[in-house]
Amino acid sequence: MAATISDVAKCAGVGIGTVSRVLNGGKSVKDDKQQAVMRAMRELNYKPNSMAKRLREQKNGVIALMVPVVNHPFFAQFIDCVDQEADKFGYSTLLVASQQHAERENKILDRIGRREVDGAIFVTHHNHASERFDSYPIVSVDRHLSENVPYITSDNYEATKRAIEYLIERGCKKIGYIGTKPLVESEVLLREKAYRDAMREHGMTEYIVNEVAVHGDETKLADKFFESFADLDGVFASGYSTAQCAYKAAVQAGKSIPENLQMIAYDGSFTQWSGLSMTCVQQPIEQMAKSAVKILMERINGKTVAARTVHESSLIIGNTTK
Amino acid sequence: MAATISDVAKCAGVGIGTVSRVLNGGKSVKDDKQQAVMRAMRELNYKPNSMAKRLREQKNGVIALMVPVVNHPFFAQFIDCVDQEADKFGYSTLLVASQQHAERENKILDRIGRREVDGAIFVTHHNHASERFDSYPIVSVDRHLSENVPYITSDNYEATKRAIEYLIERGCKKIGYIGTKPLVESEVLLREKAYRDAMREHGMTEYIVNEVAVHGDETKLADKFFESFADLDGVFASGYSTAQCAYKAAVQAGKSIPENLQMIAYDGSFTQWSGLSMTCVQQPIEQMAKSAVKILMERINGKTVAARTVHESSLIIGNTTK
DNA sequence: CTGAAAGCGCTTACAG
DNA sequence: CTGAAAGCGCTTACAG
Repeated sequence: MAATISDVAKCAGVGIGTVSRVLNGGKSVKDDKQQAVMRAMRELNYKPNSMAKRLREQKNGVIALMVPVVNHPFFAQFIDCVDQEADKFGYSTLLVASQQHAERENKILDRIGRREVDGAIFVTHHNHASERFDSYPIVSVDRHLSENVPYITSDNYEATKRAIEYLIERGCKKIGYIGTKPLVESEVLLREKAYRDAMREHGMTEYIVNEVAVHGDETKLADKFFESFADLDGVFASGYSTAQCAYKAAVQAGKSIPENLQMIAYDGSFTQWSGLSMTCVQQPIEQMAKSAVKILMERINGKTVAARTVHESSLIIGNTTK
Repeated sequence: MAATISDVAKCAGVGIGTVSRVLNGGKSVKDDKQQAVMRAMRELNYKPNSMAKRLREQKNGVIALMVPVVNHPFFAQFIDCVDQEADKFGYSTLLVASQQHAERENKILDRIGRREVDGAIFVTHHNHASERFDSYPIVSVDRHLSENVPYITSDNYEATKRAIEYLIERGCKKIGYIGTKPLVESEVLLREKAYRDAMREHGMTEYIVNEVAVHGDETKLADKFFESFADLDGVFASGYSTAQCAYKAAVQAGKSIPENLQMIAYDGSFTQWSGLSMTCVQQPIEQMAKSAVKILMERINGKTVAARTVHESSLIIGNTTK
């Protein structure tokens, strides 16, 4: 049986209040009592029970982080950053990988309701009734979930625009766009818009394959893309697996990159795990994670926060452009 | 202010015991009271407070999962599997990415001591005083941490042996071994031993570069490897980043793979994220995760468990062997 | 079947 | 400075 605070009090010959005071420091406790308590704690190998502390203080010191999946370059990196950042605030991270199941996403709302966690960061590709979020401290990534849920995102529109402009600078005349449409309204949709705008501004024709994502279908999409538009000299690929499939499909279709075909991928987080060194838009993952945690902390502490926070992506030049 | 169980009891005109009974089901409650309670719960939008429940039941329903880092193909996949498996047992996963810092690893032992989590799965590359583990429900991966800590691993020795034999079958006469030595005693060391044994058994010479891992140094190691042993026709690379660096270095050194040089990598989990399709030993990540969770659950429930559990790896044939 | 009470292990006013 | 007491919100014997 683990020692409790009253065991310590008894052993040290003081009241439990005094033990609590030395435990939490700062409070004034006479030196001799202090010593006695410390000795007793050591002797009994006392560890404060955080279940009791939490109930008393109505606070867990835990946030939930919900992602669709861990085994994905963007999310994996995001998780690392969030965990490190939360730790700085004295919070732990409860991980929930929904594996794209809406039920698992809903369960986490219950968890907040039951006070298992103090707040949550949501990265979701599902729709949820927005009222469900309203009473809880939640921060979202790339998605506007409800009026009351602040969100963090990157400059999808501007970054895509810059990437397309870069392709044009490098001599591309016929640029295609391949992507998988998110199932839900999301900032990611701005990427296609930026492409369209760029094409219009330069008087260039649009070549788009952008369909609703069914995980694993990217290969087929990519094949279709290069069949439909055989003579492209530039490609913008939105998203990591799309980019990878597009790259393979292009090579297989006999294109030589970057000589005949230049390619830029949005989300370069995967290049570190792969052998490829693609020219890509790199999302500011660490900054997004830091903002998400910081803003969540503010929400937990009842402050009002910015509804939308945008961080700037950067264009990394690899060897898939001239 | 959130409604509590006594608010519900009052509103429904019953005792709190009765509310608790309908809450937890199974118990016999007369139908009219049942209805009244349910109505009251809905009316007050009641959510049971899990802090109180946990304190009362002395159980969190949370396990900690400690890994060196999330953003790594093996760990990312392992995390996904553990999380899903824990969920089946009604447990949540508290993630702790130590980022290789011993202090963060120690903090988690404190957490268990303070009863923040009910148990933990440890994937660590640090040494810890083994007594520290003895009082807690802990399961380790690939490491023997203490007499009282069961561990899960894969058949490092046999799988490496099979891989080397395969290289020999495919005609390799001069096979090298490149790896990064773990900082601590670990099952991973068996890979080098298997290589050495295979070489001896076949009367072949050993060509080994296996140094202590400093993250990021793999590139230098790989260059050194191919400088020292220029005319190898087979390579066994232990570990994901080693394999990747070795592959790049080989290509850069003008080798054509698999024509002049065949290569097998231990830990094929990264091939999905990379464009490469390497011949590799694939660790049974999902099974390891399942066993880890299952055994941890048994330990939490006070059962005695096997000290060592081994799962079998498989050799995946890619295009880096003939 | 059901209500009143005890107790999980803390923290924090409240007296002294 | 310090001890005794109340209370955080539950669950579970215990009577009835």
